[in-house]
Amino acid sequence: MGIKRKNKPKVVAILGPTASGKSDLAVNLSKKFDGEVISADSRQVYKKMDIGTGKITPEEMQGIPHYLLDIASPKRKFSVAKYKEISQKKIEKILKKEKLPIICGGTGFYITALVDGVILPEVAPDWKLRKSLEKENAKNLYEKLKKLDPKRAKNIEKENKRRLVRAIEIVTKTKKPVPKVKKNSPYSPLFLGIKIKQEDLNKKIDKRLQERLKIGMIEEVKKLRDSGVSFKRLEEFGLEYKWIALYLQNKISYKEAIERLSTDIKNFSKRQMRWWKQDKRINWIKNEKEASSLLKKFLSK
RNA sequence: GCCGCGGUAGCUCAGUGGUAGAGCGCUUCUCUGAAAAAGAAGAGGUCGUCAGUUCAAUUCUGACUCGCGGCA
Repeated sequence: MGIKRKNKPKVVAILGPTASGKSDLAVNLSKKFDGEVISADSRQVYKKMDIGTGKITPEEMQGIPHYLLDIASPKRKFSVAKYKEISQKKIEKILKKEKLPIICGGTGFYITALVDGVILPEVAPDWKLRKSLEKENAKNLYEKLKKLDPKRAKNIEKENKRRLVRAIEIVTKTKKPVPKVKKNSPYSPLFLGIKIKQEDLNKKIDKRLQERLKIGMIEEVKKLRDSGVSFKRLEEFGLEYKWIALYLQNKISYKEAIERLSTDIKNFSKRQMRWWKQDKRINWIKNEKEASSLLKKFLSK
């Protein structure tokens, strides 16, 4: 474009599937390169959801500051927009201290929204409106959207009620069609992706699941329920929270819960990888050494 | 040994005289304030084996075989 612009601040993004060792890598790189960690995990933002989300413990942080953990109540709904807003502010602070922001987490959408500066329509969720819209079937919602915003209707998934509802919500609130997705990244990012053979990852997942059960994962879900988080809400969190909630309600056996949970986590890990599959910017690394040398080069540029 | 029930997709099972479906799993894909969410597409079967009836059998009949339950 020929516009002269200032250098964008450098940030690092560590991504990869669950159980791949992202948190450890983030801490170690932080120690080496004077960084601070911004978590990018849609479940670790919630308080009291520790074991099931694999949240890093204070000891494991080894004195490295971590942000975007424990910032929301599990009773309330968090969102990408909130994530983006808060995490951007934290990054500003870290940069002011002349430290390196290291974004690390398993929620691809969050990382993309933050690092690529995805501009989302400024329409907060209207839960009343959503609830009433959700009563209608997908076909009706689609027809409705078609009338309101034919362009958006053209490339939306006809069967996806959640998306249809959101699109209608945006149009009715702004009285304008749904804007095209725009990105405006304020950063210059280095993407480090951890890739592990699915077979090996599956073993790790099962091992970790057993470990979590041992240290009180069931108890954690029970406590959440006792503190007023509904079973419905717990089921919506997915994975650990969903399957254990179903077990606690006696809807399924313990054995079934663990089996289904195991395959669900493995599926989830595949989905996480799929998010980044087409992204050519990602440096897929095998170990910390590779990560270190890439980062060193990146910072010296 | 006898009686009964069953053998259909990787698993659990529907189903029909004109060569088959579901759920789950598996593979692939989408992603505009719920993203561990929400949604889409696809690949899998010589319907236990052999024979009979029939224009036609996975479906009816018989034998065999394997599994489960009961009686001896």
